[in-house]
Amino acid sequence: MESTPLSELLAIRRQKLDAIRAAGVDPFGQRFETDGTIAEVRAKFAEGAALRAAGRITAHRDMGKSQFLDLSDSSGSGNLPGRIQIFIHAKEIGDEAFAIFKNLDIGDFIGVEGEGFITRTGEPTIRVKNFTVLAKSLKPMPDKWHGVQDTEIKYRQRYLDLIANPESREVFHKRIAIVREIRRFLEDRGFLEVETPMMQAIAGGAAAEPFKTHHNALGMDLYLRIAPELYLKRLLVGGFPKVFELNRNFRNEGISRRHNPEFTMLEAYWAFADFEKMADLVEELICHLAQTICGGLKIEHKDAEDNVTKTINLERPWKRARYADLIRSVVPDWYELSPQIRRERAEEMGLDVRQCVADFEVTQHLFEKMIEEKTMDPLFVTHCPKELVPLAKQNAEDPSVVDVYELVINGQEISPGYSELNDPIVQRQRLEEQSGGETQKLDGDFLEALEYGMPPAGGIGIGIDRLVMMLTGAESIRDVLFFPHMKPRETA
RNA sequence: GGGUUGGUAGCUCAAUGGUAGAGCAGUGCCCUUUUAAGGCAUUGGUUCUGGGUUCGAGUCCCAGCCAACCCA
Repeated sequence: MESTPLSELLAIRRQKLDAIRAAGVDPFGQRFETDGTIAEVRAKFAEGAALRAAGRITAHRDMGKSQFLDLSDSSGSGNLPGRIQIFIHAKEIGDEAFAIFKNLDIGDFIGVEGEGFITRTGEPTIRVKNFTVLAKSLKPMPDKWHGVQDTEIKYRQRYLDLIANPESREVFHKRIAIVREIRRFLEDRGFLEVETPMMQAIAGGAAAEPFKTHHNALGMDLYLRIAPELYLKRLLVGGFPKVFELNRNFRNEGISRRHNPEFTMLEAYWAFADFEKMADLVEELICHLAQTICGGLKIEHKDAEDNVTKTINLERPWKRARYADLIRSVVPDWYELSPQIRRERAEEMGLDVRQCVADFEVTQHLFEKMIEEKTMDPLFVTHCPKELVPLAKQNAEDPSVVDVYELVINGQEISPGYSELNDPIVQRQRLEEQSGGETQKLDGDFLEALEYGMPPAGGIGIGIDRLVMMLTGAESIRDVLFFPHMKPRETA
């Protein structure tokens, strides 16, 4: 159903499509055997070698009888780009094929077979003997030099961003490598990857607004999980000593530079360990990722002009400091002040604490603004107030704090780690306090599981999106998600 | 939710309230080793949408949509 006439550019591409069909060639081809991805073809490249490659035409340099084109895919890395030059000449492919070739455009997928040679300018090139049309592109590609600049197009039509912007491809290749390397790291240490429910009758394990859905056959509402924690702990009860889950969580809250409604979280639990052992594990893991994927422990973030805007130093050992000591480093007598005076002092420092109801929230706001946001290099904040963390063990000497760390890097909370609370009676009390009497939010099945005995354990979470931001220098979570959430738009 | 900025050709961007332009892409011609190829010529516009002010609006005003950033 096309009521409006196609623009001239689209009409010309349709005409070429028809011309290819009229010549008896299917413009949307079939299986094509290649010598691998284009990076792999480049690795095999030798003068005189027979080569087969397939990819998208990304550049065309028309020299009259000699035609040079670039064939690309996203396989490139380092000194083996996902791009190879091909040379097409009527004498090599014949007049009939050359007439088909005239109907190709930048953006089309083709397969070629030919022979390797080096041009006068030293470029490895395939001298094409035969080519096959694999997919005609009916829409023009983005600007070859500037790529896609429009953030809306980058996010809504990520494929165009990936085609046109190598720096975006690089970020996503790093993300893929980070996730793969995390799995390998944990599996090497005996952790088992498990899958637990994403649809839960009670959305527990964190304090966040869940997405609601409905199961028709059961006639009941369900929630998309905000955390897998309570199910992973059931596995500790079930006797699995080392488990992890690396998958999506969903939170029905604001969208920002640092928040997407669905985000990827790693949670890992280690029976008989504690939060300090987990901190060591996380420190080792993140340094391993930086060294294997980012080339070292100094991570540079750059702006659009390639100027270094900040440097994050991951050199070990990472600093560890108690929450209360950090607060005292900002306001030495903070803990001697009354709640009312604390509010006043916070406001004097330019903080807006109107949203903070309880006293501990005022302190937490001070922490976030004056410490967390200013911390670039890794800092384990330990012994946080117990009100902030209802699922962790209270400290033996000071029951007002819990045996936890919050790892802050790049001004953001990257990873929490706990000595997990395994006393079912205390756990019930703490959850009841947190729910403020809304007992329907209590996960009774989880509490029952604890009553059968959960081993003391260390647990961690790592926000994978924020970790990738830190390691790749992305300033927005949207730059590390293939398809960040966007409001729907009328489509053509 | 509040504030700021932006939305112009397929893409990247211009345009004191006074005839909507450039580069790339496209089209045509020239060129047998180019690589942001080059040269000559040329096509292409509901200026996000809807109102308003004005002799005249891409530009000013109002409302809306979408996006980015900041704040909560």
